[in-house]
Amino acid sequence: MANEPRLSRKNDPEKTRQDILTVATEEFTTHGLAGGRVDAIAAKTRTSKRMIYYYFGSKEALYLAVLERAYRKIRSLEADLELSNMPPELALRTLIGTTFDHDEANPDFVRLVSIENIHQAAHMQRSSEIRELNIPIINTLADILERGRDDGSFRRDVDPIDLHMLISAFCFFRVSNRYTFGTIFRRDLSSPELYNRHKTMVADAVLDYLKAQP
Amino acid sequence: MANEPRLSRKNDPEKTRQDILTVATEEFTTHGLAGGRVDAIAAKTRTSKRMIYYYFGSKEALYLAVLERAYRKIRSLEADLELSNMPPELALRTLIGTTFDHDEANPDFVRLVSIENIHQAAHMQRSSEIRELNIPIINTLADILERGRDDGSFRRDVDPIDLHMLISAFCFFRVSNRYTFGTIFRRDLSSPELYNRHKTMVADAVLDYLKAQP
DNA sequence: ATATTGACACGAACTAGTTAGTACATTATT
DNA sequence: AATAATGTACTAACTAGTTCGTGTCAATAT
Repeated sequence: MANEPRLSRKNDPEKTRQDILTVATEEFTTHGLAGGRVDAIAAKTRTSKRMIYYYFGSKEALYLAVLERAYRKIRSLEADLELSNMPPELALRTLIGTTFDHDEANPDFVRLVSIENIHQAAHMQRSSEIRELNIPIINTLADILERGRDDGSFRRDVDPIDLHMLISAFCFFRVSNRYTFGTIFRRDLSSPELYNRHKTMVADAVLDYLKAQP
Repeated sequence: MANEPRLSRKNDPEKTRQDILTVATEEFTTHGLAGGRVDAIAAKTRTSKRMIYYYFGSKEALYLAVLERAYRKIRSLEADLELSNMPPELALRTLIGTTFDHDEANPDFVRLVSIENIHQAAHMQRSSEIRELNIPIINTLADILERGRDDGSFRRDVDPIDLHMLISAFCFFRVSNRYTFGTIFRRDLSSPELYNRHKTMVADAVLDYLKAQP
């Protein structure tokens, strides 16, 4: 597949679109929406600025396309973990580990979400695709919580969205605030040592909380 | 030295500086560094754009001044809680409540920190004032942890900076990600109901974690 | 087989509006 | 008088978006 023998294939719209989106993602995640330069994106692309406007219409629309693509990617990754067969405690530990690793592995996504929050989620709200995004993790959590209460392993009665927030907050913060936190406390938050310690810590903290006597 | 303001006082550099900083804080926290407009700041100030450059030299320097002022403010608030006389568990609950309320009450600070992280803490690193900022909360936490281990109320051995991160992450995330999280899960994260529930939740989760058998 | 056509894909150079920063003059304070 | 503080009006550079033109491909006509 390395060499396409056909010389004549030059137009490749889908590839061009994806190329623009990839470059734009990097530009926006490193400079923000206002700080990102369309000319800089054009220069790093195999194509031209004209094409950016041809395919996406405006800088904001391009940013939104970047955001939607990022959310589409996480949604596709989130499904199929087969947690419903596991005992509740193991299922939850697995889910927390997955969330932790997801944020760790996708700093671009974390940064885009941070940028969206600075803009008060204005673009996300205008996107029906993202707004109607139904995060399946909530149903999974609700199921785990219910089973855990039923079999007596969880004694606390917690709202699944609150629980998701408790988990997400730590995993997200570790990545989103890596630079300021690292600077102030002189810590490299991307070191393997801290990765392991923190991953264990969130899981333990959440499980201890759910198991404790209210 | 507290002088009564002179009648003929018209030049008031310090007031002008503070006025500019206040307006600039609002501009940068709502639009980011690149998105914030010097002209917009000048228009909302009692003074002119000329004065912004007279006092601060450049847009970036103004932004840094805003950031430094924000950090100076939190440092001054952080001290004197007189936690060392309280029993460890109560001391920690008080400290967590204070952190929680601080982030809740200072969304501007939270937003500035988010913005700094998008810029990879570049400005903070150039500021010796912020870089050398020694967050006293770590010593307080270390003291509480030691006392808690000594009197047997805490069974886990936790690094104070890790603990600070665990606490901060939740308190910060609630504010920093208010918009995207609120949009996706259709929740108003600034409602009094959630304020109470979440404040109790972090404290319980952290305490349960420290008290649990490792 | 080859020419024609039209919709799509693409590029270089340009434009209109914006934005950070400045020159120069003026007023206030000591 | 000397210096600090301030206002007006500007400019040089930048930046989002556009104009106008060329190249590609496949279907149809000749």
